[in-house]
Amino acid sequence: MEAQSPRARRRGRPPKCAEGGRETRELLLRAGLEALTEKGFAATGIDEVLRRVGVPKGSFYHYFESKEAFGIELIEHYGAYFVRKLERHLTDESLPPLERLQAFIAEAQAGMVKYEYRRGCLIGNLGQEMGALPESFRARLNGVFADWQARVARCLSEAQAAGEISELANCDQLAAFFWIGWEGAVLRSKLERNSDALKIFADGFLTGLLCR
Amino acid sequence: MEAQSPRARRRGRPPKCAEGGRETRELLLRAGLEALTEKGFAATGIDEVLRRVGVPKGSFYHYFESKEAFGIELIEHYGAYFVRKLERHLTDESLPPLERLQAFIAEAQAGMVKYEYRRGCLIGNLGQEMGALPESFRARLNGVFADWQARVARCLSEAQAAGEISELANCDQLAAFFWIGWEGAVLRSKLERNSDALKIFADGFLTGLLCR
DNA sequence: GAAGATATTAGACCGATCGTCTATTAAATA
DNA sequence: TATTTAATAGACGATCGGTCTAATATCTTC
Repeated sequence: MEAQSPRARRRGRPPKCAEGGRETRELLLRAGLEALTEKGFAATGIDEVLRRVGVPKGSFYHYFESKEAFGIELIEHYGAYFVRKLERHLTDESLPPLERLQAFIAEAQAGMVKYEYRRGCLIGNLGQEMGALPESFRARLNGVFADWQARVARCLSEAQAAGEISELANCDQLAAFFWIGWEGAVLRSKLERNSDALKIFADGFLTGLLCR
Repeated sequence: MEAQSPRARRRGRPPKCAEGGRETRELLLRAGLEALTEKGFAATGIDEVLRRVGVPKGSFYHYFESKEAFGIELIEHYGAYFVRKLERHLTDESLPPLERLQAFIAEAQAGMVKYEYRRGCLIGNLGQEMGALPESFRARLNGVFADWQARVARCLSEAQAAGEISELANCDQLAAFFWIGWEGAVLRSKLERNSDALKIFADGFLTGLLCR
């Protein structure tokens, strides 16, 4: 007895290598991301995040000023992570522009399947919760959407230049349309626990692109 | 002193007419709807709902078995309320089918404006929160979507019969597409506090309808 | 119209959560 | 080695959410 978990019962700064490489701060962000994409901000407690990682509470407020600050950082973190994923596809010169977008959609779909439709989009989740969130979140969330949208718009412009879609199409508007609908599709997909909504939206969007 | 609020300090069943006509239960549902469309389920406390109506806590558990039961009832309540709104437009024989849908969209948009984009769609809100909600909610939420979707599909079929949209269109799929995207638009609209997303989605959807 | 039965309210209660604070100890520094 | 700094441990108070028990007005019935 007295054993407890390996970390328990021992206060103070831990041995350097005990962390196994990954920093505690990173672990907290990762666990927070998982929790928030599943359950949102309000429904996720700090304690729960800490428990997942096996870190005691005291540490949290060493790394983050407050839950709000933690949330803000998660938004940036996730936004940037998603931009990388997006750009990896959208700038893939080996494919024609429209197929790049399709490749991104396919990966995003696979991501939903991977977590059995339990996790959604952090930005969408928090947007829905906005009514109960610190106002400081609003601008960041909008900023992330604006960024994502601009990148899709650029890709659509390239599709236009390549003659894949009509000269008449308004790429900015179409990109906005894409993200509006995609977030809706993620939401439904999470609710129904299948890919139907993702497929229906992706199909409909691409069909709509071609006949303008 | 000793005055307090008119209701305070007096336990037991209150005088009959004190209610002013509206039943307490109705008031709770109404206030709950407001709160949940703004902030979601998890972020809304019973206390807060009660405070809005000026009813003490004890009453709540007389009318509802639990917060969960309250939520379920709100879903039904809201689902039915929305079906009435939807049907009022979709069965309006004085307009051609497609314009009926547009009329519904216009009213829904006006609703968002009316509450300054603070309130969203209860069903969408709860869907997003599903990860933190009682499983019992899932089936109900899906049921409501299925209902709404079937009604829009019927309207689209009528549009098809009237020659407003192509014979080739798959009305069920289009109706699904509509609700997927509309929920996304409401979310964005709430986040950005303007109608841009609603307009972009509605325009894009209708344009897409016509060129199939 | 008195005596239960029922509907409805008042608010105590317990547990969870948030953010803070102090104590403790490993590492870095000089 | 002595001192400072980084990081963790976990108790604590305040608040709040959800549930439950007690109290009381009205209804019912004879």
